[in-house]
Amino acid sequence: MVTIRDVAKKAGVSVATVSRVLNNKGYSHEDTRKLVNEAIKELNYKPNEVARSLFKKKSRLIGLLLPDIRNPFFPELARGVEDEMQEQGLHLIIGNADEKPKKEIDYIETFKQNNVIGIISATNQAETELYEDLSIPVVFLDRITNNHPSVYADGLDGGKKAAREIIKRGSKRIALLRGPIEVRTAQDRFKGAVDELCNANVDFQVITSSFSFHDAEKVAKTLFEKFPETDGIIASNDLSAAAILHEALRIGRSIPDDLQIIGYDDIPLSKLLFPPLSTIRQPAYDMGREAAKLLMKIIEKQPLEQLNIQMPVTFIERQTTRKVEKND
Amino acid sequence: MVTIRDVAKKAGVSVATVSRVLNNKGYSHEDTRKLVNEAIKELNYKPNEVARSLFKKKSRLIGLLLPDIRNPFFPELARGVEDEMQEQGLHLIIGNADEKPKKEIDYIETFKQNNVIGIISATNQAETELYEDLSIPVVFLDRITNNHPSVYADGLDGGKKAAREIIKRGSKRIALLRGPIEVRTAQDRFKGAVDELCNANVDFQVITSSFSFHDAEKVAKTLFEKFPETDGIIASNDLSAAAILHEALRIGRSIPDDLQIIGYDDIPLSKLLFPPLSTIRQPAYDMGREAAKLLMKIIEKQPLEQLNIQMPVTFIERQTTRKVEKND
DNA sequence: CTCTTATGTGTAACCGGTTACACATATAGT
DNA sequence: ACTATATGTGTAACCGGTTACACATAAGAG
Repeated sequence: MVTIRDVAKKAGVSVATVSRVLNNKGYSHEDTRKLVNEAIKELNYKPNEVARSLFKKKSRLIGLLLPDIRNPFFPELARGVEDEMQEQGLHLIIGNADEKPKKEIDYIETFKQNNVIGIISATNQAETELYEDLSIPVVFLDRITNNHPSVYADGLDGGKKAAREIIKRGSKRIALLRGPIEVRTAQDRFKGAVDELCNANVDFQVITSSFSFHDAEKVAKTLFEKFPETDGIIASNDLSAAAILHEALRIGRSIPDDLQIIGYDDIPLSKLLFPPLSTIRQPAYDMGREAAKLLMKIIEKQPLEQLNIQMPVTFIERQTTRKVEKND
Repeated sequence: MVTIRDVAKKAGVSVATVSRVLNNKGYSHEDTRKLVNEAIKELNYKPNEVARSLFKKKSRLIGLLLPDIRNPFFPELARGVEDEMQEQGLHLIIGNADEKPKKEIDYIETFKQNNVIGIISATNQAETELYEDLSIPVVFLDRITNNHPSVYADGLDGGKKAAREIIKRGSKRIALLRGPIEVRTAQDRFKGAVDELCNANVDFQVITSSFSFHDAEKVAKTLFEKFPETDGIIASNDLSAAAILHEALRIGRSIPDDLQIIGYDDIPLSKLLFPPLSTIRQPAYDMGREAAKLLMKIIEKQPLEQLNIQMPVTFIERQTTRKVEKND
């Protein structure tokens, strides 16, 4: 392994000089710089991040904690975070907590032990305790907290939009899927939808479910058994929506004529479903980027205009909802 | 930050003793161990991985490089790798190369600089050059190489199975999707399918496409325009299959009566499509675990029974293929 | 009772960077 | 000519672990 001392010897200078050239810090003579850079190139020297990190107590790594890497929404967040970080010369340790608190704790510890410079957490635990007395900056992503920096989409509005759009298109007996209670964003979209539904002349049912694949299928089955007269479904995310769409078609419901479905998230696969899924789009990629930017600001101790960044959601009209009737 | 010296002071011993107790190495007296462990607990001491890594030139991190985190096949691999590693007390740096060689190079560098103890690479570059003179053990995953350890599924057999099953079920004019040429596993399944198709009394078309979402949609459109008489499609992966299924339904083809489709991978969403997608299953999670095990063996310099582990693939019969006619 | 071996512990060097500080020289200001 | 300041470089301490080695004591062998 080539070390800074090898470079120093080759260039005929001290390690301090090499370090200064390397980091553009302090003074260094033009000629020396050239000498050092040549030596670096010739030896193909790459500084050891670990040594650097040990002294500075700061690595160039960011910890990103996801609740469930299988849900396509999260990889999309990750891409946003990663692209932004890459531009800053930083890299990601992605941890998958698999919705298990133990794994989350483990990863936070790993992050600390490896001197990550900041953490972005998208897990779905209600408590932020784990993060309370961390000396590392943390940004919560797709998660709402009062006293911590966070980036999330406007769940209240999302829920409202979903309800409004499905009502506007004529559903009268609506099933509203409620995501896990501990996930605040899920509750927001739920509340938003409830608000709208209450104000409208429609009946509705609430069904609680988790966000996982497995649960989605079960819920879909029971939904149609218990509430066969349902003519509109507001799903808690696209995964459940896919499962419901699947089950609805299986039992011969006609979509969207007989039953409308609105998803939530707009994962890449949603438009490949048939019929393509109408959904409330969360700008996952951009949320990732924003979270990364926010974290960078905190790390660099720049003043923050806002601690919490709320991103807009949009209704993506595809074909699990009917065309709205023109009445103008 | 609590350091080993703090612990030593509190326990009234030297740092060497603390280190020995910590790692169960060398001798240490029962009483001393108790003392040290108490001090550790009281101070809530966690060893600094970075310092450890600097001296040992080995971290407890594994680098996992994925070509495209959005393709659900890869997160599934990642889960397998992660679960196995977790049991070994190791952690993952997941890098998303986004199919870009530059990112791949970058990540390999990051992995090196952070003293990862091993690398698992699932990228789709043909050349293994980048990995040639790395001093770090590398295992290739979902990738076939001759002179490097690797774990992959039996593409040849997968292709054959797909062809055989679709032929058995009566398709006569088959479109065969060929994945990216540089991806060896894609070529294998392609070749396997070609083999079978040639031996059968059917016509077939070859169409080349990438593995990405975007491409999948385009290919689906052109496929039906150029070859409207197609009555069976062997897709290069489930993503393309989903896109094709979608397009087929859009233009009013009846699945599976009029047109059969077989996917490849069996990603979690495949069974949520409608009709649920018949596909060739690659045991992604298990592949991940095997790759992790193999890497561990190499790291621990255990003898390897085999350098390359080939995993079996299975045909998952769902409903984009017809029931096979009983003729017994 | 002495010699060997096993057990237990501390000192200090080391890993590969960074940086405070000392020192030397050049340049500018008065 | 004489400071004051800017520029350029080297020495060595430091980050927080690990471990080779020295040393001390206890136990076992003959």
